[in-house]
Amino acid sequence: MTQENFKSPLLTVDSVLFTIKDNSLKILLLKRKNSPFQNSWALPGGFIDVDKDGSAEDTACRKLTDKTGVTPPYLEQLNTFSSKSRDPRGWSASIAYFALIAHEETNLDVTPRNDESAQWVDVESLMDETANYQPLAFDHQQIFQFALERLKQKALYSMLPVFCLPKEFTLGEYHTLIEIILGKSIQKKTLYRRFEASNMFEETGETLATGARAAMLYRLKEDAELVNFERNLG
Amino acid sequence: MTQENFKSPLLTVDSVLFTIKDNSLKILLLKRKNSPFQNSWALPGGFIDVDKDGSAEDTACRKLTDKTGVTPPYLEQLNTFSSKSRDPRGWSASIAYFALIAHEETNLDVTPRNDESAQWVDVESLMDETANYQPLAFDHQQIFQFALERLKQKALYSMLPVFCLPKEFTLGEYHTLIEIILGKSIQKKTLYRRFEASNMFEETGETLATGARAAMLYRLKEDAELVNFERNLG
DNA sequence: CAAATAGTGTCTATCAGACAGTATTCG
DNA sequence: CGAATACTGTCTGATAGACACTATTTG
Repeated sequence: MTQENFKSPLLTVDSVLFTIKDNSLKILLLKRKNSPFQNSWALPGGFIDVDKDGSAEDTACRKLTDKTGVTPPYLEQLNTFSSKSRDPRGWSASIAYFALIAHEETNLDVTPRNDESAQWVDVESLMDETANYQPLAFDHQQIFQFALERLKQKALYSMLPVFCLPKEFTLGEYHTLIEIILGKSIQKKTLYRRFEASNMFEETGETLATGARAAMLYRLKEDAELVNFERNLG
Repeated sequence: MTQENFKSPLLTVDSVLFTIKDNSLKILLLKRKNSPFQNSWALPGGFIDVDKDGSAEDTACRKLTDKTGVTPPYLEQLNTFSSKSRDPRGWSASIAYFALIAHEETNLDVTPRNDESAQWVDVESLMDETANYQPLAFDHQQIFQFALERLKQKALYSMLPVFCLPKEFTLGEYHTLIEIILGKSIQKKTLYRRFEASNMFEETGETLATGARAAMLYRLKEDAELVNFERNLG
């Protein structure tokens, strides 16, 4: 029995790219130009190009770089969503990726597109069924929710969310970020302890003043490995 | 731009099915009957049948049920492995699943196949490069190692490994299982505390005697949900 | 009673949570 | 100096690790 006996499913790649902007968590959405789901908002992604892409991760990276102008500092595979009904064109599978970036590092701020084809969309507005709500294309709502759960889970036991922040950032910014992701308040002391224990960061020597006492700026160490902790936050 | 512009990658499903047998952790391997990798050992899996399978999980389940006679009590998606080079027939992706079962519940013990086409293979022997070692087909070694890491990780913070045990089991059996998976000794007390705290199990009323004092037998409660703990083991 | 296996009591170590205290900067 | 923001000291509470203790069964 060989693959010639089988109709081939469609295979695509989609990514959920998170950032923190204007004190809220957002993901990148694109307006679809083509059928199916023409003019609906959708996750960045598309078909694998077997000539260009060595792997599905290459496809994810290529699509994200196309849209943002930069390669996200964090990208991991999320899950593959497959079914006979998720795409009206037939049996299909989408290999979904989960990525983080600082919006300041992308070109989406400096060149806001006139046609509004790409937007950072507030995660809260996507969760709120009662809002002025347009459903996302395909099963992208489900993929987004899966990604959000993963981000929340990892925020409990790793330093991963720092990849939503720009290259230089303060402990206060990190604290705010974690509280936004988890949707509840977390003791500063707890985060500061973990931040130090991770040994992933170094002081830049610069400080950032926003009102009163200036906060120390930190950056990732060159050789930093992402640290996981043995316990979860509350 | 539509999918007609793209050559379609091959899409398969493969599963890593773990069990505990003869005091060691084993996975199910099948001897390939066809090219490529004819006569090599491989993970159970194959092409998606878009007529039979509603989703990739259906494919995984169908293949495992074919081989073992039963549906595994635990099945989750692991990761999708894709590249232009993992299959000599061309660009391919395999959606890999991770499953657990008690070998006693399968028909592989009662009807050992004469042709030796299906075998429980010791995980240690697969890790040991120096042993009389035949490489697995495709990138199945890599998939297996990914699955083993996941199992070890989940053993640290959840009760998941119980699905390697038969429907009725003792705390001693659970203790032995965890020590085999983690490859190190764990305090009985710690596991017993978690076992109780999980509230997932109930006494059967029966006991099992193997030498001296008889051990209480436990089974999963009907409505039991898999519990995750806030801290990792050692 | 000795040996073997099952299961418990209890102390310590670690780290998250709570929260008050000190430090720095601006007006 | 007071207000605002940044950061630290230190106590409490929860739970994993260590390990000695008790319980049950067989011979």
